[in-house]
Amino acid sequence: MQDRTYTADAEPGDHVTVAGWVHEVRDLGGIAFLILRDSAGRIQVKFEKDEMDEELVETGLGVSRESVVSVTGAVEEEPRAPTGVEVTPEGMEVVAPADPELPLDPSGKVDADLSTRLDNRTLDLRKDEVQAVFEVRAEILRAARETFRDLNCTEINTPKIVATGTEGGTELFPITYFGEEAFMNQSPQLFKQLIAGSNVERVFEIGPIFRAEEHNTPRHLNEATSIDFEGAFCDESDAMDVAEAVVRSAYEAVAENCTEELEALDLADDFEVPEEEFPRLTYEETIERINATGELDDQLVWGDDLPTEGEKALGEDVGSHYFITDWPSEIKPFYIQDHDDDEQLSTGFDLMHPTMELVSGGKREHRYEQLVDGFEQQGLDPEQFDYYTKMFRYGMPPHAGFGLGGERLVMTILGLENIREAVLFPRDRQRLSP
RNA sequence: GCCCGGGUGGUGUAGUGGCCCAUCAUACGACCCUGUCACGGUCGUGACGCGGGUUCAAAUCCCGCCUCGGGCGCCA
Repeated sequence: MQDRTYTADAEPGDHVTVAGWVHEVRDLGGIAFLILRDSAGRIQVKFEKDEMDEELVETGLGVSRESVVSVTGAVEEEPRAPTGVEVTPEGMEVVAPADPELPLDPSGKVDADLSTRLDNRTLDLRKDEVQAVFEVRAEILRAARETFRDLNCTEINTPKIVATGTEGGTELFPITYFGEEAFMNQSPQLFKQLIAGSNVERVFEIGPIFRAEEHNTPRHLNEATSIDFEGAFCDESDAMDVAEAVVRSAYEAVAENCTEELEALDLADDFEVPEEEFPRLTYEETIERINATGELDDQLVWGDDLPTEGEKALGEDVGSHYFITDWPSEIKPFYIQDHDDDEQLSTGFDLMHPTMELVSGGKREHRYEQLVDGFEQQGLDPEQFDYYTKMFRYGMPPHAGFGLGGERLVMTILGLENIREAVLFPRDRQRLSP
């Protein structure tokens, strides 16, 4: 349709063909208005019954909402029209009619449950505020890529069908691979390390991860997008700097390039880019501060993982993004290195949004002997991970990195209440289609 | 995995044993209306997730199933 004009580009004096969806028909009697919507916006088409071809009027007023139509006519300046211009049609074609009864209302007059919306995503995305989420998501991913590239990282893609998991076999989706047992990968962790250990040195990946946990919360998905970084000759502090830069650049990009989307989402007035540097709290300080809030029934002691309630209480207390560093070694995975001067303390860190965990990272164990010991301590068979561990015998530099939850980033930036809203076709405990 | 709460026209809801052959909005159908912009007006169509039970009487209470949402654990 090379002769098609976007609604936003129709100027007074033009003679155009506009094509899109019928948003609404308002029939006032002698005069009627059809609002046509496309990806660029909306335009009003005017039908005057006494002055126009009868068949044309019949087509215009007989069409159902959300049908796809193309309208050819003159664009005129019209202050009474919503956008200041109006099309007087000479011809109209119903390209694809829509059933009159819609499974949800794209004009937004009546709410729909999230599950109804997800079952009918195509119609749901016809709403400005829904489309805005995915425009913002695209911008966030673009900003992340650009930041990584500025930091001299190479984008990589690692396999999603794997022979072994990252941390064991409990939370993986099993599949059959030509008669052999295989799994959907839960993280690019091991692969990105192998590449950071080549002289590519600094890598990032934005790709899917799969987790078979049967959780049912507004912040978990079984298929999610992980934004991963791994850098040779980096320590945990360098990795934290990179994580902070990526998150900050996402906020900045949204503030700069998503003005319309923020308006559609009603966030334009109070959208803020984090200004202060993200504070870095040690695990020990963290549990002390959580205990001090008095929100928890039972006080946390050294070695406890942080309960959701504690994360939220601390988030309110801190009031911004923050890091938690120096976790007890025992609650971090085997590939995280311990501090040289205290083997009870790991170099692992989390980056927290006030409402939830966004990033998990750390300095990796690059010393072969310690790595193999770590496998054994976690009850894993190092032989199964031979493809991974053997590369640590051929010159593996110290390195560090992190994984950032892509949907959680989108969700926290936009204040979405459910992570499923940040994915077009979410996979969760009970949803496998569409 | 453990725990809690829901399922009522196409969509979103009201309803807590008889006032319910079920409320309201929107959508849909018909008619009226020449400047709407959530257009307005009149009339109309349309629903109690499935199966069993309790009761004179069930949308409402009980049991099972299906299904949706949430809390925790765990995590990104």
